[in-house]
Amino acid sequence: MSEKQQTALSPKRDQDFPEWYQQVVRAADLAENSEVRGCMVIKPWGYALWERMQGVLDGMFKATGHRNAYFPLFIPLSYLEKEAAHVEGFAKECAVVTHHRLESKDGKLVPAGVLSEPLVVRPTSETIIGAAYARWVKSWRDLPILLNQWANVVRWEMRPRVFLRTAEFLWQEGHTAHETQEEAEEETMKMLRVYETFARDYLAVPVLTGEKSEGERFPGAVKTYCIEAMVQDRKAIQAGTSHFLGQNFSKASGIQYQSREGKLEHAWTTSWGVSTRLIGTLIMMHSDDDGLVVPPRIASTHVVIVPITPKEESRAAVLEAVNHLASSLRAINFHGIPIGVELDARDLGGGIKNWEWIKKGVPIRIEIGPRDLAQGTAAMARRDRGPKEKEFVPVDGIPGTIAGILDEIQEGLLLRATKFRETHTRKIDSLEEFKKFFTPQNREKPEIHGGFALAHWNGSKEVEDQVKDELKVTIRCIPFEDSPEPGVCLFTGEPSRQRVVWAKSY
RNA sequence: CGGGGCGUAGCUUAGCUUGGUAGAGCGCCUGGUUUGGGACCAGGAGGUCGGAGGUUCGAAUCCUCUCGCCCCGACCA
Repeated sequence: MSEKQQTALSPKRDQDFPEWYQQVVRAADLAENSEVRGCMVIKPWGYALWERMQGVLDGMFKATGHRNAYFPLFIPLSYLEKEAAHVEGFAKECAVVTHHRLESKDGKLVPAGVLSEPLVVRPTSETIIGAAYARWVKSWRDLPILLNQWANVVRWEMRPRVFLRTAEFLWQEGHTAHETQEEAEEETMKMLRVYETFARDYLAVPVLTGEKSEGERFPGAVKTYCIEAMVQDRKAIQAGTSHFLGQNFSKASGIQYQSREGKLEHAWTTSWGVSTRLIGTLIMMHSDDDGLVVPPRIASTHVVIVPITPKEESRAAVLEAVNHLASSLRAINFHGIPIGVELDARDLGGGIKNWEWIKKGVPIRIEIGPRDLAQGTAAMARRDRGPKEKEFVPVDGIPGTIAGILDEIQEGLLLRATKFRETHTRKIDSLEEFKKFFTPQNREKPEIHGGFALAHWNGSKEVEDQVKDELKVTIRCIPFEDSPEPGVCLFTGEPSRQRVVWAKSY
């Protein structure tokens, strides 16, 4: 190669963000588009991220009193029809199973055996879980029901993008039923807080929390709350949602109980979920022009050790040293799990291996070679620093300092992400400025622009729709405010209770 | 589903306008020299040019149909 690349990836983030995103996914070997339209193959390195997310979230769900269960993948068509707004919201993106057999015809297999009632591949499970709850609930003593399901769902999206929007994706969906409205609302908020905490403390993703506007509400919900993040192209991404469903679904499904007073009442339900979209969020939040950056607390591999063995005579000694270091690191606990150590003894050049691990986003890379052996040192490099910055440290000291360094990287990522969001969040009080904020200089090939605009709004869906049409900007959330600042709507001049968050979004 | 673009080796692609039976770079394999930051030399494997049909002595190239992908809209976690 005549000229070394400055960065591992091309294009860089600021040149072509969507393409850069694809490149990160590919360079880190996270996933690939499958032969099935809109569906992805999640490869081991990507799935490891999901497994960690599952592990942590599952623990948090259990700690808040939830248990796991599993419901059918297929939902009878008639179930979906039960809740009017729900049908409306999902009808256009359903995969439908209409046959149950294949027959050979002219050497080709053709569907046969028409089902008496078509089955919808679940786009979400409110209706089928609601039907189960209706069977299970008789008395107020049967409540609350606090269940979660880890599953896949299918939504036949028009324009898929790996991890961000795929026809099939993995998620968890919590479904709870309660005796009172207050209790259900409390549950909705509690799980929103779980998501917020998880995003911040594990993914190093700072999120805004708030309520969705009517236009962005989950089909069939009374209220939808969300965690909303700003990724590096300054667009918003909904990273998780928690819905207060009121009695809409319990009425549709017939979840009724006899109350303490002996009266027949409908239960109050909630649902909440996060999906593999979190992986996409993570990628767009932290990765750089050299590839993925995995926050230590969500990493399964925290450290990669690369033995440098230029001479045959010192190879055995180097390998022994790296093995020893690996096992002493694996014995250390980092926020509840053993430190994950990858030992890369493949017969490849050190540079190639290093770049590979950089692209995969491993937080810490350690090299040990013959010279280190003599001096009792190791070369340590961090993923949150430049690819060539390495520090020689005493090998014996590594086990004692590693957790601290991982924590430091984690904090640094969160801090950087938070600052980025703050830099690109603005209070806007004139329509002119609002439009300018969301209009790229270059119409042909829009540069990264905009961000979060905090602006007043009269609360009407019409205004929101109009802004969406004109600028592709929507209300991401109506933030929770202790002391909301009243003002006048930017678009109509009408009174506004508080500022809301506007942005372009994924 | 509307508008635009594109399908050639694992990836990026040249060739197509003017038909003559496919070439490169990267990656991969083997051997050697290397190895403390994306190595070098030599050799090698890999393509029924998305698919079907047509025109022609002859099609990656021209025509028809079809499938798929990408971008822009509408829809969305």
